[in-house]
Amino acid sequence: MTQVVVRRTQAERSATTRAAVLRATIDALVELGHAGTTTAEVQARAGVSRGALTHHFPSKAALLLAAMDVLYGEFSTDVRTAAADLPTGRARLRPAIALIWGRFDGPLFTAAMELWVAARTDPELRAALLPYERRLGAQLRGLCRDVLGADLADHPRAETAYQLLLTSMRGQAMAYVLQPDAPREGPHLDHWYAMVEAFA
Amino acid sequence: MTQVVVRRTQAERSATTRAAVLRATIDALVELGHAGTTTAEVQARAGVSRGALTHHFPSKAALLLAAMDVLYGEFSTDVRTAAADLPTGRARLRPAIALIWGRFDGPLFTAAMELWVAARTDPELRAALLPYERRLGAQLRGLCRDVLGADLADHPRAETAYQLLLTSMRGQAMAYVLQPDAPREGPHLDHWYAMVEAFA
DNA sequence: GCGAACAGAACGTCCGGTCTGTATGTTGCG
DNA sequence: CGCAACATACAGACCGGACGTTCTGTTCGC
Repeated sequence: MTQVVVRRTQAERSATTRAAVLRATIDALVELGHAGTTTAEVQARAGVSRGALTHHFPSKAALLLAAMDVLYGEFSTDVRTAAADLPTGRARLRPAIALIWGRFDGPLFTAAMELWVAARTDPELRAALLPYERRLGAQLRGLCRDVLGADLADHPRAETAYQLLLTSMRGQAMAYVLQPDAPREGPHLDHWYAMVEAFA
Repeated sequence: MTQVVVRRTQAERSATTRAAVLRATIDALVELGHAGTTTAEVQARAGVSRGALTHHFPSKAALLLAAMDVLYGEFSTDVRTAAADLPTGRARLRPAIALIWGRFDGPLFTAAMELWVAARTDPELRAALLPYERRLGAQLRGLCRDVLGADLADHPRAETAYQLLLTSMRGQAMAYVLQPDAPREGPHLDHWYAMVEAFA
């Protein structure tokens, strides 16, 4: 019965528990919503004590802001790496639309939406959320430009296609939120494809 | 100092307080969100006692369900009366789109969205919300059919236009939720108009 | 030893639900 | 018609639980 003492630096210890807590927070947001994401729930999911949680995040607001940071961070890396392996030319369009839709269809969007709605009536959260949302909007616009082709991006009607595409995807994602088990094989991709083609 | 005793029937008394409570509930949903809509807040806004509230709505769930009922009821009457005074022919299209957008741009949508998101992680609320949402969807589809013209409605690409229009409007309304004071004079109406025309 | 990482008890607040008591309509019976 | 019995509308105190925060004590790396 030799107790193996794993010796870790303070920075390592801090980083692991911090990451575990933030992961637990995001998971709780997805599964239980903003109302169900209590500090007790987070600490239970992360397997840390009350003291550990409050040590890293002195208030719940700090916790949510930090979670928001990693949330949008993951969004950004997803967006950046997404456009890497795509075909070129006209064949690019269809998988590209599916790829952008992938940014909206998943737990990350769900968690972000919970924070989004909560931020409406929480000034502190709202003030913190707006710049992130602005940055993400710019990134998505860049992704669309890359993905839909530069020729399309400079077309005057491209702005119409871009706005319609993103707002429609957000609206569709909202609809799916209430029906998490509904089949995702709807005709949306066809509709978006037809729309973008019509405006190209 | 003659005390004028306004003699009201039980039904009248019941109806007025019930209406006041439900109105206060919807207002609180809009101004404070689902989390801020506490029973104490509602009774304060409605100017009723705790007893009065619990007498009419034995649980908070019952209160929210009843509020949801009047909420979707107002939506429905709005939709029905909306299509009444519209021009005919081609001139119908532009004001029609603005009219449909009017269903999404306002406090009613905000309150419904709060319930919508809360319903995601609240099985009881979710079960109650789904049929309402289905009915509203059917009504909006009927409104679009009336408003975009029967010729358009039978066009095979009309389904695409319809889906894009409603999802895009929902997505745009979500974006405005975080910026309640932003100018509503964006180019969305032009985009939607162009899209519907392209698919007609 | 000194500070950071963590553990866990304790506290004050708020919220939803319940309970008892009172006033005001409504109804049935003579 | 008149009054008693009843039902409904409302008032407000009370309770148990949950939540976020604060506090004190302990371990561990430097």
